[in-house]
Amino acid sequence: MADTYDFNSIERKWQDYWQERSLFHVERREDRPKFYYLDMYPYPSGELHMGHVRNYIIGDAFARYRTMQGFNVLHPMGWDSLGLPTENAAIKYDMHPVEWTEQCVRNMKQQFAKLGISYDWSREIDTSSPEYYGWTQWLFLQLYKNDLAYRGPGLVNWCPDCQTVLANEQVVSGCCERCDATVERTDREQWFFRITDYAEKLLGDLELLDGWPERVVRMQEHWIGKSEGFSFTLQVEDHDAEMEVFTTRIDTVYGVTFMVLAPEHPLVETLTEGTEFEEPVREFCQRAMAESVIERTSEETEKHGIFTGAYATHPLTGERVPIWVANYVMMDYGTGAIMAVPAHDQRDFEFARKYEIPIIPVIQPEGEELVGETMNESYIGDGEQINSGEFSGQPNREALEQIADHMEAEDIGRRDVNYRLRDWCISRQRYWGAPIPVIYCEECGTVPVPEEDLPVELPEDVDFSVTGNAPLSQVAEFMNVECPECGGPAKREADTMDTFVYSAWYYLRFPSPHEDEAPFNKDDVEYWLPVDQYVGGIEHATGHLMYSRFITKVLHDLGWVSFREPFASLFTQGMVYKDGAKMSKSRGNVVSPDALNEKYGTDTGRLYSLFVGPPDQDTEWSDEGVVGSHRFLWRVWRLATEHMDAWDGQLADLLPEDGTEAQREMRRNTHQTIMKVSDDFEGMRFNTAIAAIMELSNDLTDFVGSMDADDAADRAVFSEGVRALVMLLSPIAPHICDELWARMGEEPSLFERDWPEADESLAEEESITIVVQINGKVRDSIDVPAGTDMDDVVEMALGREKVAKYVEGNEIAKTIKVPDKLINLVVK
RNA sequence: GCCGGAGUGGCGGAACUGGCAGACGCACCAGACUCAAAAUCUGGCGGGGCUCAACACCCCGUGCGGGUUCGAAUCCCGCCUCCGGCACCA
Repeated sequence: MADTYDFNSIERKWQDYWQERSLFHVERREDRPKFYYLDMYPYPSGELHMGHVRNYIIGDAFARYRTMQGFNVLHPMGWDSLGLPTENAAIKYDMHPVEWTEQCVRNMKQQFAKLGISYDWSREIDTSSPEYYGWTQWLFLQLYKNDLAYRGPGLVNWCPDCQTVLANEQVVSGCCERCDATVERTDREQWFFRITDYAEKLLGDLELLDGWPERVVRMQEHWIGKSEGFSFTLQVEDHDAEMEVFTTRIDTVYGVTFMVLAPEHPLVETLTEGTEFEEPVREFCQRAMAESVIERTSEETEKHGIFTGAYATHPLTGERVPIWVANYVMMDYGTGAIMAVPAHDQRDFEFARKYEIPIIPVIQPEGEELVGETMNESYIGDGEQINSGEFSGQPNREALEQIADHMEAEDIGRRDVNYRLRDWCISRQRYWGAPIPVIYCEECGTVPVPEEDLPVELPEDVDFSVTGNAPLSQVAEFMNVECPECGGPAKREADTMDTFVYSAWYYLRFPSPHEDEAPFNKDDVEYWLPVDQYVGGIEHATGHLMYSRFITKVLHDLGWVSFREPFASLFTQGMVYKDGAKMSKSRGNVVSPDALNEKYGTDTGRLYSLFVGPPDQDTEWSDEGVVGSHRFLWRVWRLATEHMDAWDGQLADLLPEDGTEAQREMRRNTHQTIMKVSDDFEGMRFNTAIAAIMELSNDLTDFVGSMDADDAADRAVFSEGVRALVMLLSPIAPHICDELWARMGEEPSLFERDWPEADESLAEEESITIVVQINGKVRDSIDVPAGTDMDDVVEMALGREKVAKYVEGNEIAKTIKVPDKLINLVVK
């Protein structure tokens, strides 16, 4: 009687074995190709559930596969422990973030160990350690010195609950992505990274990213939001002022009947000051600005505005154009001011109708005659240019170019490009972050902290309960310093950096995590980077992934790295649902890996997580399905242990040269499965790889049922299949496979063995089933030796009763022959 | 509105560039083993028709309506529904 599958002790045993032998530790080596596999690192949280864990299982299966294939695989893990998410969690559980982080990291490491994940822990990174964030401060200084970091006023997103500003990327449908509070817009001095300087490179280099999912590329493209058009300046009548506008439709410039400023626009005050319009306009603006971001940007929101009393001069016609303020113009896109062409823009149209402003069509659609007074909606299509002076009478697209040429020649404006992307606001008025390494001196102004004084350490004893002001500003010992330049009294910057700054370069730290002379060792980075496969959630499409690309490009331009893109290939895993909702602690539908381990072992959880569906698609977790995966491991266990064979010498010597039909078929299945599984692993199609492994297991069960236990050839054929099965399954369920491997008398660990190679000649089919169709409907099938001439197959088919039935009395109009697949007889 | 993705049995999902739809697994049904149950093993399992029944055979079937093709889950056109992203973007 075979032993039982005691998964708990087996898993403990092999985890110890791997750890004792430091199996997962990697170093640079030139004799193998490198492969850098990176999972997005987590921030410390109380409990991992299977929804999170699936990501790491995908990564582990793939990293193990690549290792067995002979790659030198870097597979590291770290903690995104510094920043708002951690601080909020710590506050919630009434702990200091240091304590919270320590506790979570301890827990999570243990969970990873129990899952059997092959991380090289000698490379562990903790962003809240001064060694790490000191180099993040160094990074800040590099950007500062190169004019890519600046402090300036800006309309920023303010979360009233988190009491801090948020980057645009952290605002989701007008709400804080972390706490869901409605975000407010305020004017505050903040630190920014000039990511907009890199808009063009970030956009252009998207085409280098073949290994990225289409939708992520599209999302970034849209986020950058390039639009090409024309910018020009108008003089304001009776004021020493001018206003600049941007348009994509300069061909409609003769149709301008009013101008609009955003309520926040600084010109609003200038134009109305001391006039009868001052009071009502100010009142209007205050009301408009009080509207939340959501109300303000919804298309349903009624457009409203007010006349400022001022006029601009049309640059081409010289006509007086009234200047309005309206809620539908946004300060943070373009110049915060627009030229309004009601005849050819729906928003302007609605506004003009409401306030009885003239509508002048300047583009005539073919076969129609637009009249401003009777139009029901704006016309945004192409047509013939009219009412446009010398440019009338030609197609508007041509007129557009000519008007642009003309205005450029007259020095009224220029062809211009506008981006939706905003500079990256990186300062936070919160405690748990890296202090921005800047000192304010009364004499010298803003002084960067000298590099040799880094890190600027975050003091631990700080009251960080939510206040709205940077908690560090309360800590005198921290704030008061000598100016590094003049030695006079000075104060530190009290704001800290955003979480996303640390994660924008962590992948560069893993190759040399203990480097203390530089942020990273250049040679190590050149060896390992770019990341060959990066895996994480789609929610980082426009945040973290954009920031990381930006930082890499900056470091490239400053000569620190040779590559322009950090992640060659990106894989976005799907989310796990249970009972119809996304698995999450707050919904109470989580499946804990610990409970699963206890009951079925981690190999079962790993197997099921990969079998449940394609890893890049969302999926529904089923507790019954887990049982099925567990049963399969039991079947494999019995199959291998009940017919255990240890070999003296080489298995290959015992395999039959030719063998019986059953033997040939078994070997064919074995080798076909190796091919199929290898191919599926390559595309991370673990679900179909597992299905193929299950089929091989079923085939082996059939084979062993009719095999002659005394026949050496039969036993060898069977053993070949079982050995292949165990090897193919090992990246997915490594513990049981190492145990079976060792029991078969082979040398563990499979992690160090070579991935099996298929013998293609053995995998080849001997006989093939040809489908016979009549008029495209399947009527029969014929087994023939592989490679049979299709004309012969047609002959055979015509001789068959089933086929003759349909052909008889009809004419065969056409015969379609697909070699080794099918024939289709078209009869009339 | 724009950009992605998806829609296939009771369920999760297969079907690589058009070629036997439903692999693999779950659930379910029947049988074997058992005093019994669990576990395990064997078989069945899209819908309908024909048939005493089985084998066989026939028809229908991949969100809906068209089309291309000898042949469509797959390609094209027009819709519907769901999910994700962006959105008064000038």
